[in-house]
Amino acid sequence: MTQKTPNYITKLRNSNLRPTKQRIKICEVLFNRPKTFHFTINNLYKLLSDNSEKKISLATVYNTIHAFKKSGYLKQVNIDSSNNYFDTNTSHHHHFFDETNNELIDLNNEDIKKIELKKNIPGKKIKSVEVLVKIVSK
Amino acid sequence: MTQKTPNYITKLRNSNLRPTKQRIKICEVLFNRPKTFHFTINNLYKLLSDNSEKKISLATVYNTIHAFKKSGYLKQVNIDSSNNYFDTNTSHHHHFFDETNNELIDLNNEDIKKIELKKNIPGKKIKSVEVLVKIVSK
DNA sequence: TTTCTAGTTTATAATCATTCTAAATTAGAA
DNA sequence: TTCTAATTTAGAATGATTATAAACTAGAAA
Ligand SMILES: [Mn+2]
Ligand SMILES: [Mn+2]
Ligand SMILES: [Zn+2]
Ligand SMILES: [Zn+2]
Repeated sequence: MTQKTPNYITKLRNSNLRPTKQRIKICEVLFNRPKTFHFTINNLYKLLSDNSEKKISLATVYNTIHAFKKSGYLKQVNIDSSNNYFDTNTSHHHHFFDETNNELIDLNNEDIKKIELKKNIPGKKIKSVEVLVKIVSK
Repeated sequence: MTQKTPNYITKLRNSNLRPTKQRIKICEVLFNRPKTFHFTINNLYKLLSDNSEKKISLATVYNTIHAFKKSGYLKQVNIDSSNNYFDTNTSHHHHFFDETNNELIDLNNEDIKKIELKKNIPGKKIKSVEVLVKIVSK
């Protein structure tokens, strides 16, 4: 939290995003962490409310998250119609989704044997392969 | 289309669902097919409108599809926030999603090597493992 | 430093899929 | 045929997301 802010300013500038107070605050909340962060817009909005005296509007949270996704700082992970997550881990990886507490857990490439498809669709190319493992408490 | 309807009546009765005109018509549209059918509520609603003189209300389509899912006649397949599908293939299988025409294609168990996880989460048990392969036209 | 403008934020409205509500209809047991 | 619970239905409500358009601001240029 000491000399992190300048990095975010550079990072934002590099993506043609003006380093506004709001975007820097959101960067701090999202990226100033030891590990991957999985969140919903609502999660983040509440976190920001707690974390700041001046509130950031919900519209700005949506705008910023979409801008960050577009710039490649976030991935989107759709679990089902009522659970839309974002992920600070932008490398190729898969997920556990714990239905007991609605928590996403990374399943990195080394945690899963390579997916091998024996079927291919003529005229089509593969854009992505994602595995979602749903879990619950025993 | 000749002596199919009685089967649906029995099928519905077996699940404690009264065989109403609407449910039978929906069964015919969904299950009277040579192969798996993937559809959205909207797809189905339009299909039913074309297929019948008397219209079935959207509320009934939702009610019926959820009842059929609950009874195990349908599976739900969530692609992303704007694409919610249902599937008449209720066996365990995976999917291609063709982003070019928003079409789901089955990827049966024999079309993919078994998914082997090297990571497990203590205290949790696996509910499901699903693979989604997104494709586009070359 | 001041001016200027495009980019950004914001409150609020609009959208859209889905669910809810409650009144009318219907299946089917009695 | 009667009766009741199940079902259907139109329309309202909800909730997440996106759009709108006015106010604000970053930062380039003067
Ligand atoms: Mn969300
Ligand atoms: Mn749908
Ligand atoms: Zn992740
Ligand atoms: Zn399928």
